[in-house]
Amino acid sequence: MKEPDDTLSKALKKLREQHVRITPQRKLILDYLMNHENHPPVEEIYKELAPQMSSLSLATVYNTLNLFVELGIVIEIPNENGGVRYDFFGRPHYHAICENCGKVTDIYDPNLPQIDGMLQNTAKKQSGYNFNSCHIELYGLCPECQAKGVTLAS
Amino acid sequence: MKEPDDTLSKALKKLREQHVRITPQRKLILDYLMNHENHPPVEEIYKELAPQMSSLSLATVYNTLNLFVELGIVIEIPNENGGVRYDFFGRPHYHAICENCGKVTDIYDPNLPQIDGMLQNTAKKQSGYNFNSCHIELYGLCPECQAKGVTLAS
DNA sequence: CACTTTTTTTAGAAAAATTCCAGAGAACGT
DNA sequence: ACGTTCTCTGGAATTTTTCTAAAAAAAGTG
Repeated sequence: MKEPDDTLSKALKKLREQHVRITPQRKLILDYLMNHENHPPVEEIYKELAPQMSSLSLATVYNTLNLFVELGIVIEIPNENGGVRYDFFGRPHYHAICENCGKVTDIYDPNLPQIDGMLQNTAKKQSGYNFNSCHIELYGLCPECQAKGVTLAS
Repeated sequence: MKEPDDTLSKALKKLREQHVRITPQRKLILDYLMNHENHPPVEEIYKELAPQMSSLSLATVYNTLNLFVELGIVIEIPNENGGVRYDFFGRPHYHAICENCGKVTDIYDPNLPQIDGMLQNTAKKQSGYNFNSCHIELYGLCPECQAKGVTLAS
């Protein structure tokens, strides 16, 4: 599912608005995240992009991802083994995560805004927080692992 | 909010059912997690418990936490800086996380089972996964940080 | 209760992940 | 185009997590 052509420019505009400089490295990483549904970990992003920009430093990938997360352009998804995967968060969605193979699948739910509202409402009453984003992960078995006959401990 | 006295024995029973051996180390860590609302990271658990059991090894804390997560007794909460915090998951709840100070507050919502059902329903139709648990995190500013006048980039 | 088997713990070493740093380079407003 | 300011690089340093082999300790057996 390739993102529409203007998704990148929209994201870049957001960067400019925040007075964040647009560098080739940032563009490259953003573009990669936008056009891959694989929810890659840091190391994979680095390995994929290093050939395209031979000077790219691993430290830059870390810096850039942390920056994008702070800006809310990208979110982190917890990984089966404590690691972190990265996900371009253009449209709100949540995640189905396979507890066996670790695959992450995006779920686009028309009811999400409403559910989000209910959650924030209760949480605000109970805790006094002011919210601005919501992450949801559902854990289970993907169809492929089900077919393999995998079952889980719990 | 101290957990009722039998919460520990219930959890221990669950361990036995899974044929997981009950060791003093596991009891200690479980007890600590149950009776602290601070959602501690690994290092903090180790530092707190080391004085109580001088032989306790950091590796054991890692092993034990990973075990508890696999068994579904404990869940991981993503931390502001990529780290992980641990949370005893006795009763289903979700989390309000402060983007400024990193505090994690538990939210007990009577509608959670219903919301959970809606999410799983849509997600199952769209992805074919079979689910068995659901994690929700709301990100925002806690009352204290609001009072301090903190505002966020995004 | 003593014995056996199997699992767990320990401690330190090893590996992996992430951050730090100082100098070189590049973006952007003027 | 210039100068200021922010960013990138590469390697070292730090932090986090896992691994390993030997010792200790659970649970099962009769």
